[in-house]
Amino acid sequence: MPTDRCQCRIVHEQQVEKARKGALPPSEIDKLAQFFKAFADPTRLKILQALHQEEMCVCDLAAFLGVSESAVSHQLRMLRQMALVANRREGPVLYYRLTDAHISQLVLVALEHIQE
Amino acid sequence: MPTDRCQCRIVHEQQVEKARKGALPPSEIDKLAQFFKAFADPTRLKILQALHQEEMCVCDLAAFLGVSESAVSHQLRMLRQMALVANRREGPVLYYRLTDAHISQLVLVALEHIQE
DNA sequence: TTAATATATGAGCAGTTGCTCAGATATTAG
DNA sequence: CTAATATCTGAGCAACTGCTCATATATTAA
Repeated sequence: MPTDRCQCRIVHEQQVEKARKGALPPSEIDKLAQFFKAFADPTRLKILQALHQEEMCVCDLAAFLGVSESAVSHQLRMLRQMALVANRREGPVLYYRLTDAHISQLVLVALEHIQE
Repeated sequence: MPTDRCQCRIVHEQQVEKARKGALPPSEIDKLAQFFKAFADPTRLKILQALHQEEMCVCDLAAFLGVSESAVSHQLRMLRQMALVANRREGPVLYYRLTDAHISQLVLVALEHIQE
């Protein structure tokens, strides 16, 4: 048993119970955390913000971000797996876009918050 | 020079330029990423969601989450530093609350998204 | 077919993160 | 004062992350 585990006799049961009742199911929490993780990195955030304006190829994104194409590609894979971006092939070039325009709504809400 | 750096001659200058113009300043991007990071962990997400309903002490949060008080305290420190939560002392007990009720708006927007 | 381009991918590594443990601090009771 | 409770904090560690490098795949041109 951990030494720092709560030993108070009054663990306000009502409040804990209320929190339990209002809690989201664990699977939803994990999905949400995963979702937010996509926005929790400067590189990915820049990618998402750039794609909000216009579709771009890997090459252009790399130039825009000033990082290697490999790095961009790895991040795009993650964003693809989370279904936040999709691509379209034109010859050898893959153009990426946001799958959902209202993804950027989230960025806007957050932006409002930090600018207060 | 990295071996995987873009060697295409046509780095669509217009699109890159457009992305550059529309980009948020780096400091804003970093702040945003930092902000999203607070939501990108299941434990913190549960804390934020619980506090949205009602203020709680560290002890109760630990009981609710099923983790050590130390772990909760560490996370609360981070959330405090990001000004997402604040506390109120009542004797030896610290009650934590969200600093801004519309923090949970962000969670709701995200929730809508993942449930589509 | 071969060569060139554009992108993807796996391994590996340094930096970060979220926890535990041990101990420190703050408040209250006696 | 001492003891007990509630919380905080630093160190350390395993797991995770975001990158680089080397290589693989896909498409097109010759």
